[in-house]
Amino acid sequence: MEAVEATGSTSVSSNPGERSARRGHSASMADVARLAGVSSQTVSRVSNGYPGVTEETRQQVLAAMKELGYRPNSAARALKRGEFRTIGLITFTLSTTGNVRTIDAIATSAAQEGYAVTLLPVAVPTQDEVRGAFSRLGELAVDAVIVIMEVHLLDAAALSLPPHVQVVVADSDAGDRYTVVDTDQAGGTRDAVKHLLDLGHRTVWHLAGPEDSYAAQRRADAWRDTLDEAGRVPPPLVRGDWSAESGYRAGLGIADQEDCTAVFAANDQMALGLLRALHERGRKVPDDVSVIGFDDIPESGSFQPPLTTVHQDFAEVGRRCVEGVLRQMQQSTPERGTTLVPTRLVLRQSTARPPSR
Amino acid sequence: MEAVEATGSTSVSSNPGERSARRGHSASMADVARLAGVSSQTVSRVSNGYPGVTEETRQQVLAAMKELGYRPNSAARALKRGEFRTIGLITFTLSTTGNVRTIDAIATSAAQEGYAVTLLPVAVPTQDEVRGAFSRLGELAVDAVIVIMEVHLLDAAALSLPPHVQVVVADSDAGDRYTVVDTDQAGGTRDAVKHLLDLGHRTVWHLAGPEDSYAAQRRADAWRDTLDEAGRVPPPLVRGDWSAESGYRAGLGIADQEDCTAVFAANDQMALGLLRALHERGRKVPDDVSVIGFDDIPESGSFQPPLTTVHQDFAEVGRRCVEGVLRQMQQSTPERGTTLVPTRLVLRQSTARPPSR
DNA sequence: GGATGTTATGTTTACGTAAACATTCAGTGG
DNA sequence: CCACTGAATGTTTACGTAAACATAACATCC
Repeated sequence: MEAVEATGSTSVSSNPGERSARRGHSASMADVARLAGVSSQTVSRVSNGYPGVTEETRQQVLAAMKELGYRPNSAARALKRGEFRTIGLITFTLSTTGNVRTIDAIATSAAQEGYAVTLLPVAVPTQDEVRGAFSRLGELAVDAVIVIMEVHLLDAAALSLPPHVQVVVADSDAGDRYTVVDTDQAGGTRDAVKHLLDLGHRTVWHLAGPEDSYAAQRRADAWRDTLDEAGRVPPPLVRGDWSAESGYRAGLGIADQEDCTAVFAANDQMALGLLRALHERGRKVPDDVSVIGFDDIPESGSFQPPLTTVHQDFAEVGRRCVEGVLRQMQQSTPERGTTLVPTRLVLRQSTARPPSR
Repeated sequence: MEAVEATGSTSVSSNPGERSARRGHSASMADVARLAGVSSQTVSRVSNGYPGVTEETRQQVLAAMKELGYRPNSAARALKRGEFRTIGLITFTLSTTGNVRTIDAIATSAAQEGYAVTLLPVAVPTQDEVRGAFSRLGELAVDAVIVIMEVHLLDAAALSLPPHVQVVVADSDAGDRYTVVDTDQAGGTRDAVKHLLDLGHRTVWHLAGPEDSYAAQRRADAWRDTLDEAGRVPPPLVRGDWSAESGYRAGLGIADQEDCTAVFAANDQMALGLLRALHERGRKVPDDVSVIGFDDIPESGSFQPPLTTVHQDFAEVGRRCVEGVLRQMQQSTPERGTTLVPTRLVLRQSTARPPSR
């Protein structure tokens, strides 16, 4: 029965808010206006930094604000302005390497632009779940949406979006229907495979990600294309599920392939598992087998041996997502088209010339 | 010039919203009420599932809602009700292993309770930055705050929080001032160190996290205490910065210590670097040196060798954070005290009896 | 010196919702 | 059969803000 009373807080000594606020509700513009002896509109002007206020009046208002601990009520503001200055973020799980960093960048860029980011977790990656999330989102305080998700799950869902909410999709295709920002999967893959071919490997094996992943699909396609263009025969494709564990299991199989001298793993985690499998089977990396990854997770430099990999600029992806969403909001027209963020090959010690035999 | 027109969407065929909404603004209760031939209050009742509405009327209203694609305006709702049903989340970076998973769990639990989660990234971990974030937060649409952060950065900041906003702190101490949820750092450390001692190691080295980290500090303290209690002499403490790279550097030094047979690394990433350093220096794990980590990141089972480590239940931490915050909101009283989430020792292949010598 | 700006400020109103209060109407008991 | 109850519905109002529209005071120009 004393904790409820905590209104004045910092200014307890200097004659706090009186009955300014009824319960514990913070002071409103009207309260500030009363104390400063001006109209609430003037308070509004000061609050928003609008011109047409004497420096003197301004100071009085600011003083009153401070005295009462005034904070603009964002709900009222949003209601009046018709915008929330908030971006919704729809993902399955944050726990994928890329996602986190992208999200981090999104949150940071958004903050810089004065936008907040609201998380919209989707428990299970099914169309129904996604649709559910979207319709919940409809009544959510959100001006725009960034979706990090395979597009085929999105299709049905997007229909239930309120009309004025803009969308940007990361990590997917569908540039024909939405603004899409993605890492240049094909370019990165090409660099990786070419690097191995340039070293003298006859061909390159591929440890792919799960079939239902767009990124995995793209990387697999680009791998095959690059080999085709170079006139090499693609070995059978080996599948994992992104996890190090799956990389290990797949790696045990690959290790038995005598003729395999180079492997392109679709991500660093699987590369990690692969390294372990090769090590266990006595195939030396990079002397017997070269391994290259994708992502450049922070740990990859500490693998045994340090992993050559394709660096993804997740931060840039995040930034461009925000950029795209804000641009669409300004124009209040949806855009289409895909923005590709380039990758960079990071050379470490897991790739070398093939054994001379 | 065709993209702007996307209002009726799903119900294009069935005589859409007419001039119901002026521009592209979605329909309001008044619009629905008009169409259904009832008062807006009745619409409100249906919308909120309140009693006192005939099934017949209810159906009419629902039909009208569907027709117009009505979505409650959350800003107006928040303004009226005085709550946003949103929890703010303050962190530096999402990119720490633990943080992401905790945040994921927070978002999920919050969603289950009908709360949204708004991200509040703090660029640089300084008191000023944090204070800035808090005051921005003051005018943010947030009912409560979960802070994942060292408490010493929080101190000055919390003062600028609006009085009715409840706080829960994760991953820190300060149970005397806030509700705190944390992993049982001491318990996990104790288990790890005891496990090594039980195997027969004379003492255990510690590869600690950075000094400014509360978790690192706690783990280092518990390590020392456990050794003290067992009557063993703690070797000099070695510091890293959580990164695999720092673990590698520190590991090179540790590898030279002939008498070192067991190392407790404060996280799995550093353990990874340590493994690499030991490998390079020809010290076999676990034959020559046992290594144990902390966190149980998904990859740790694929290290060379698979890492014995202390599993943290980040999801549970997240869940309890939300629980705590909601409980405080209901009571509208802040609580104090710390909730510890237990850890679990995961035995893999990086620990063994010490070499017989 | 009066018409005309210009600047600082005040007043009214609307944003969409939901609580509080008002009304209507059908059924019930005395 | 009428006052009374209670359920269904309608009307009024307030939440806090800011745009739109006044007004007031004072400087400026011819």
